[in-house]
Amino acid sequence: MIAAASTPRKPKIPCRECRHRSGVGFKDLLPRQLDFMNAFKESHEVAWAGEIIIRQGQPSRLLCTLYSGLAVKYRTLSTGKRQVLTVVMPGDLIGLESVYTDLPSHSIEALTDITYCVFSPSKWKELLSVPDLADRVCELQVLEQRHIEDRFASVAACSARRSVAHFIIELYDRLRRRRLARGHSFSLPLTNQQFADAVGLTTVHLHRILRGLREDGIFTHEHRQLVIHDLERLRELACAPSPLDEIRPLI
Amino acid sequence: MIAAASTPRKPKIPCRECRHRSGVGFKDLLPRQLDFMNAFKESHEVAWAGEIIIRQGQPSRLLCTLYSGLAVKYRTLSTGKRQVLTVVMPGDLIGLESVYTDLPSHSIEALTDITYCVFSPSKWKELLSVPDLADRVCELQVLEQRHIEDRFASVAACSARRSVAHFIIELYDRLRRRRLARGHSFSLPLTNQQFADAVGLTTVHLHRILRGLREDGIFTHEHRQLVIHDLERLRELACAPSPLDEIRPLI
DNA sequence: CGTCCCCTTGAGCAGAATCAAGCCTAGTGG
DNA sequence: CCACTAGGCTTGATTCTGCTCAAGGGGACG
Repeated sequence: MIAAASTPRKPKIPCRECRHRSGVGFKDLLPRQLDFMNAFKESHEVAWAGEIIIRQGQPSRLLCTLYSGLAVKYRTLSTGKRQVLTVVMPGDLIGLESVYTDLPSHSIEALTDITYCVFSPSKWKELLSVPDLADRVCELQVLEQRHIEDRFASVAACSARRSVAHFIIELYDRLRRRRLARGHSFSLPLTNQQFADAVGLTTVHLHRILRGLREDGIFTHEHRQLVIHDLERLRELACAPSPLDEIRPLI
Repeated sequence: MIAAASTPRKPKIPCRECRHRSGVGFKDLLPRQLDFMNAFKESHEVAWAGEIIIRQGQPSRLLCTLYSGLAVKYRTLSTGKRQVLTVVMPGDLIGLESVYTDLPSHSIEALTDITYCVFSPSKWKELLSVPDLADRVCELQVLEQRHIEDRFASVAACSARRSVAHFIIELYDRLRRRRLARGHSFSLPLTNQQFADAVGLTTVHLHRILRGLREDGIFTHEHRQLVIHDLERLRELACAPSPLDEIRPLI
């Protein structure tokens, strides 16, 4: 991981770099929609692992789609505790809030080096006037909403072991759909602290839960790699049914 | 409360009954938008307290806006546990999921007798093509999203006492904005079981938390009425800052 | 080589769940 | 009109899950 402090020069990436991807789990766009999307795009940016691209409570106009890498979306409570709301993956829309409010309710921090496709918030209303594009946005938000409801239910109503299992299977399913998992393993560059903040546990207790799951041969998490050893038991442990999360629309 | 079993005849309510409300915390619609909304409307329905208008996992095409009364939106996990996701209030959109998927991921149960304004899911795409209406939908979803993220963070990262406080203050703020609170009290027709399912506790423990809050003179919940005795301390206890939840758009 | 950060482990404690029983109220039927 | 019943509220006793505190270990970086 490159420390943000060292700040190597960031490469200028031409905007056409950011293509709409076919065959990686996203709905295709019609030519007309693609044209508009390209006009709507402003630039393609890079952030290094550890950088915070949106800060909770600090004015931001950033509206973008993550193109590569992983990030976390989290909230800091007035008690000082953090809650990771979700792990942001390529294709996820970031900062839609900024179209409607000035102060973001959460922060976004890059987990790995990331690239993202920046849009103009002021053109958002134009985008919504393109046939079918508004519909895609709406569908995206419905899926997003269901996703966080899933997480909420799992953390609030299940044991620590179960909600950890749910968190992992949910990451696995989302990554696999984007062709970002190799077999039954994937890269998960979370510290134990971030992991714990995602499932509402302390690092100490999380560590014990993870050890238990490792000893039971369900999965292991070492060197930022997560390897699932017994997918069936993992799925059974996670209270949610296998999510048939459809092909996502991409903005 | 009238038992659903006795099934008194439901009154036929003319569709014009359902007007868009000014001055009760909703954004006004332009005449053109109002015209479309009226065309989009199909009927105005009634459900008695206890009725379930959407069942998780059972095909539903219901898309509506709650007009009067209260409902709960909840999910049943495969372990048998329930998680109340939110309390649905007048002006909230229900069943947008049905436009994009066949099987609802949650159930909606009426807490009181309710009336709701039914829309045609098949006309949804037309609605999104009306200038500004798509924008309103989008804003509504952004607010909705932030709301559940709030609840998630509060339940996952705070003590039981704190998340109960958060739940109450959040209900209070939302109801007050809709002019549904009288001074510092409001009607909250939840059983202890439903209340517990909302904050992820057992009824036994919730009861002890509520007793503590009552003895500390913060609020009381009796006869389906919630009375806040010390708003300042309640707000301070709930970890979230006073939510400056804007005026909501209404669909 | 030292420092810092994160992971790991143990011991003890507290918050929340479970189990079990009594009570109160509203609705039901004789 | 009153006894009966069921569901939900209240409470106590006990168990266990998860938190706090504290200390040791290991790797990356300066």
